[in-house]
Parts: sequence; structure tokens; C-alpha cells
Amino acid sequence: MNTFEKIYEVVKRIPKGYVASYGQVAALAGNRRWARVVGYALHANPDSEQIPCYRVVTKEGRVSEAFAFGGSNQQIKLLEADGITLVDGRVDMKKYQWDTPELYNY
DNA sequence: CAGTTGACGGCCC
DNA sequence: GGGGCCGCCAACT
Repeated sequence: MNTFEKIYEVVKRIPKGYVASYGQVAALAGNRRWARVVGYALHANPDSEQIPCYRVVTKEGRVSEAFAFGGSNQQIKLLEADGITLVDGRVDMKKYQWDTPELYNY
């Protein structure tokens, strides 16, 4: 399995109602230094239907402006549809960060 | 094959 | 708390 696929597998495990930071996804994918690679991988998102890349935000809870299919506006909308409240365009990481990834470590 | 790029993160002002 | 700088690693050209 290549690096991108590892990253996608992790993103797919993010539970509804939570978000994960790029660094967190990178760590779960195998290397915490892949934060930038995660961003790259999600930009190249091959399957937006199965990969909830909108649940991945920066450590500050900020969404990307170059969101693949509708801009950050669309991403915010999707997050709110998951029950996540955005304050000033940001997610409250303290509340919504995916803090139990081990429970989803199949 | 070598240099550049980027949906980032940490550290320092 | 916000802005800038540097390091990081795979993909791209």
C-alpha cells in the first residue's frame, strides 16, 4: 500500500461528528511528519464520495481554502451537517478533535 | 535525475 | 494571539 492509500484509509476512519488535524492523520497513517503529504494527498482526492476529507482540518481548526469540490464554504457546510459548530470559520478543536483514534484502529 | 511545490506543523518573535 | 520562518517528505515537472 502506498503512502496516499494509507492516508486515505485513516481519513475514512474519522467518525462522524469529529475532525482530525492533518498532523494527526499523518501520525495515524504511520509518520507524523507527513502532515504536508496528507494535504497533498487530500488535494489529489481520488474519491470524494468515500473519503470525507472535509473532516480534516489544520491544528487550529481552520479549513482549507482550496477545498476540492466547492471551496471552504462547502466544507464548512458539510461539517455543520455532521453536527460540528464552526466559530468564525473554525472548528473548536477542544470539543471536536478525534481524540480516540485507537478505538478505530481495526 | 534534481529542483520545486504544497489542503502542514512547530518554533520564535 | 497572530504573523513569519524553517523543516519535513512524497509527488510533480
